[in-house]
Amino acid sequence: MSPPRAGRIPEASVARLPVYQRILLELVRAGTATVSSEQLAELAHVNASKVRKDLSFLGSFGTRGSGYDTRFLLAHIDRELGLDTDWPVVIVGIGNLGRALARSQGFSSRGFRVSGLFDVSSELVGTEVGGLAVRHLDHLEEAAGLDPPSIGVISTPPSVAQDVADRLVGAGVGSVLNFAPRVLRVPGHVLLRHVDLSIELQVMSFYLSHGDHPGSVAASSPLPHPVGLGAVDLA
Amino acid sequence: MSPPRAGRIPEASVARLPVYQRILLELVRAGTATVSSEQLAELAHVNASKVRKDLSFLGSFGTRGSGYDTRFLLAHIDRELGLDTDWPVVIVGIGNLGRALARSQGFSSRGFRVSGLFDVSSELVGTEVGGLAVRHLDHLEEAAGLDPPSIGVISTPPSVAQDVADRLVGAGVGSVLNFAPRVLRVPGHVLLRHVDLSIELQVMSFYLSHGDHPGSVAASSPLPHPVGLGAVDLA
DNA sequence: GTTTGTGAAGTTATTCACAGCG
DNA sequence: CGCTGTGAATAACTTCACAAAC
Repeated sequence: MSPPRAGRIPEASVARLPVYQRILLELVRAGTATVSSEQLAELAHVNASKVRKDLSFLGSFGTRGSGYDTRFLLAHIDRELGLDTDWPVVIVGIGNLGRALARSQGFSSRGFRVSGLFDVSSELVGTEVGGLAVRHLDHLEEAAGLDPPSIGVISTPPSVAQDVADRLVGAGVGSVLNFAPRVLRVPGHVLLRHVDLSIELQVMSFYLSHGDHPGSVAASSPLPHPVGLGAVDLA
Repeated sequence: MSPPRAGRIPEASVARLPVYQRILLELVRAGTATVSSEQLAELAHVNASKVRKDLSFLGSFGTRGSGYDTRFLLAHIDRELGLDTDWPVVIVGIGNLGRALARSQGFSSRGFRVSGLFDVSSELVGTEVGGLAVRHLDHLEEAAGLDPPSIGVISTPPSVAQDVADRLVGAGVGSVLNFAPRVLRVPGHVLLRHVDLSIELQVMSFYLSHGDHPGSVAASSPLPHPVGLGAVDLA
């Protein structure tokens, strides 16, 4: 049911795969046929051995002497990340952030089919965002029955985030991605991840305060265990 | 000029400080006077030794036998993170994400003073978002002269993100936080970090595909070196 | 000649386990 | 006793360096 090599891939590597994926997508679009680990490393702001090691976990897809076939490698990464699988995503909370996510290429252009948008505001319910109608949260369970979502995204105000999480779990969602600045609890079998839009800002603040920053980089959300928490207050 | 212990704190720890900060803020608000490493660990989805080790880098702020004084610890973390310092932030790109960030408690409630909002759309310029007028990007340099921003946030479409980064750097910004799905280049002295709103989704997809997820957690943007890339397409 | 793939070495981070303080 | 703070042990991750493949 799943691609070649399984959960043997180190978590740190898994977190970088989306980075390579994005870069390869850009390269393929630009018509670049092959890329070396050196080039890829420069674009990803990591070092070349790391790239090679990461990619080697997926198998041997490079050609010694010339590098990696961009299209071929991209296809394998997509497969490994499960981006060739249909993962219906529902978004609850259609404020500014919810709308940004709903419309985002990052979501829709990557196998993530946004299958439902929910809110409780009567001003929003019935409107369209990114070609999809916003429905009242009370229709969540019904909608989930017809088209069971794999992932529930929470972009509500923090005060209602836990309630929404409970309802998502109740509706059968197996994974929850929380953007609300609130610590959430879900049953053990549910995969919960939490993205905090202001953590990077705070980390920046730390390095600004201490003068000594660790070699500027393109940063984002890696680690699965040691992680952040909510932070942005969305509408 | 800077707090007690300097850049000696491991990067992984620094990335967790904002997590503790948020939890402590909630605890203080809730009137909880003390907290043990065990409790803090549970709330942060990490283990207790890690909490103790992380906090020990800041000094000895706990009381054996009873735990940590929430208010006291919070104050120290704030100081360590530089949250008691004025860091003027300008946001370029006032689409859905830009608006979410501009209005976010996460930004404004934490010492980050949003000092300017910029866009190029004539429909947006002149409007108010979160009590601040949106100005045309052409006024960036002028505004930066009057109130020099410490941090520039990019929430534009990817196509113009590099240009915006160049202008921010030109205007004297020392740190850039990029939310656009594009790899950016900045001069070596500028601290650049990149947040990708869809990386978590892709990591989730990986673990969904491979069945075997690594103990659900609250996730966010830790590592400084190994990092992510752009992803969400905002308006 | 170039660039991958990978053991081995080195580094950083996590967890253990317990002495020491309140 | 309870809970912190920390050295020592373990585990994870990164980087080196080079043989093998093209």
